[in-house]
Amino acid sequence: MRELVLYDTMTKAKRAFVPIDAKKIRMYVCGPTVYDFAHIGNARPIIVFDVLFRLLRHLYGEAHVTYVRNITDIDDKINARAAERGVSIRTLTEETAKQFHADIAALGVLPPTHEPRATDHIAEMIAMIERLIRANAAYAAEGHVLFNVEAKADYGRLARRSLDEMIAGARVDVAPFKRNPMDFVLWKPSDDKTPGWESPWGRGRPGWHIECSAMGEALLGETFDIHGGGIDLVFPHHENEIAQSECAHGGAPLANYWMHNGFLQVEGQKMSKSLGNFVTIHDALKDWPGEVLRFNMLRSHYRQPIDWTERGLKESETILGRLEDRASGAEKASVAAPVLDALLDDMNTPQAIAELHQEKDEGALAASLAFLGFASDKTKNDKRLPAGTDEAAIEAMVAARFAARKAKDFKEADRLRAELEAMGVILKDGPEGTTWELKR
RNA sequence: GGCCACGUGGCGGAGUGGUUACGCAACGGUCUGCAAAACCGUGUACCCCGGUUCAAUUCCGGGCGUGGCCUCCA
Repeated sequence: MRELVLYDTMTKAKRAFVPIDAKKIRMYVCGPTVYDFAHIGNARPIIVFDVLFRLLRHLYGEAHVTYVRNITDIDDKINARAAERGVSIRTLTEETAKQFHADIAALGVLPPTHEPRATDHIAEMIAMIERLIRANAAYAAEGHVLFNVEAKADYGRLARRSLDEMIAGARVDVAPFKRNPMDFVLWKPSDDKTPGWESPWGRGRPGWHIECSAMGEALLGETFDIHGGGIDLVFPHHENEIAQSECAHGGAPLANYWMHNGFLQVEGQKMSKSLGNFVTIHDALKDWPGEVLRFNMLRSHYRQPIDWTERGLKESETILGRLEDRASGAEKASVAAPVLDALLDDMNTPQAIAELHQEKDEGALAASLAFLGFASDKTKNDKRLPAGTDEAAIEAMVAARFAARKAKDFKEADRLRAELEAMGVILKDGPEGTTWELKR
């Protein structure tokens, strides 16, 4: 078997994956901020890193891979939404997290090993901030605590930007208490109406980046193998995570491999609420089986941009349906070697899918589909029947037509077929009888 | 303005310094009471302009286009 090769954003190159400890593979992926329905763009890293999680478990054994994906449940967008709705942030985040879990489960995503919530780790964040102050990498000013980017000689390395460039490019007014314009907030004060926690710097709340540093350290240690997320997180979030963690850890690297998935557009345009093309996972699941959404996502390489289109989804449904048809009923064998090889090459899922088409052995095909997270043949007839019909009624009509056809009453048979077609049901006559499925 | 990605046949989408990607759709055929499905067959692409090379879609430079990011807050 070939070795696993991953593209590392830090070095901008594919590198052989060498684990720190093959018995303890550790991966951290930035999870959602839970204040509203997750959209289809949020689903991309969830699905992409789910494939990586499955691959790592396959290579190193299920017991030897730890996958942490956090839930951000303290954030100013959360505060604003909770205040708007007049509920506590806990109520809002619990509700949203629950919805998130339901959505991604439908996408065939395995639960991560740990799913820490920021508010459960405030103490660790405060402790880390204190360490940063002691290490002269952070300072308190006017109720805030700021990270001093000058404490990190290679700040900007991940994003490949120098401090000078960033300062020159800054478009926003700089808070007067900052020592360097690029200094970022570790802790900020909360007024009486804003959620807050007691700290050495008064009642306040954490900045955005510190939670991932604190939770990563708590669950995975100072240095772990893989850190992942969307490419939009490279700067500032991951850059700042690195700065915080490495300064708190005496320079030990935060992660050995940095992986970022590409962005997603909808029908050729950027997804935004104002354009009205904002697709939530929840809404997409009303129109398509979760497996089709997953397949559509994996038809593009994770680092490539992806254009999310109706046409593409239809095509995905057709392709996946055919693959699952071929695999259905087969005893699962082992994952096809070419499929695995494609995944080992920086998770080349389009190549893996191409290999699926070439796979002649149905057992290997079934196993490969399952390995990629397509666990069933539920894609078709996903119980999304037209309003006012039910499965029993359709079955009865199908049977009636079959009888008519057998009696060579083709006129009646065609009439029934036309009627079924009007309901969106397509018939398939085979030697064993007639099967049906829903057309789209 | 700065930094960074991407641009492949009707569509989706890998990959490669010189050989068929693959799939969807389309078209032709087999099969079928008629269909659908399935199966067989057909198609020859790499944004533009230079450069390097015996040879570039594939390496280098420039251009154009699309997208992402550019401290807290937005």
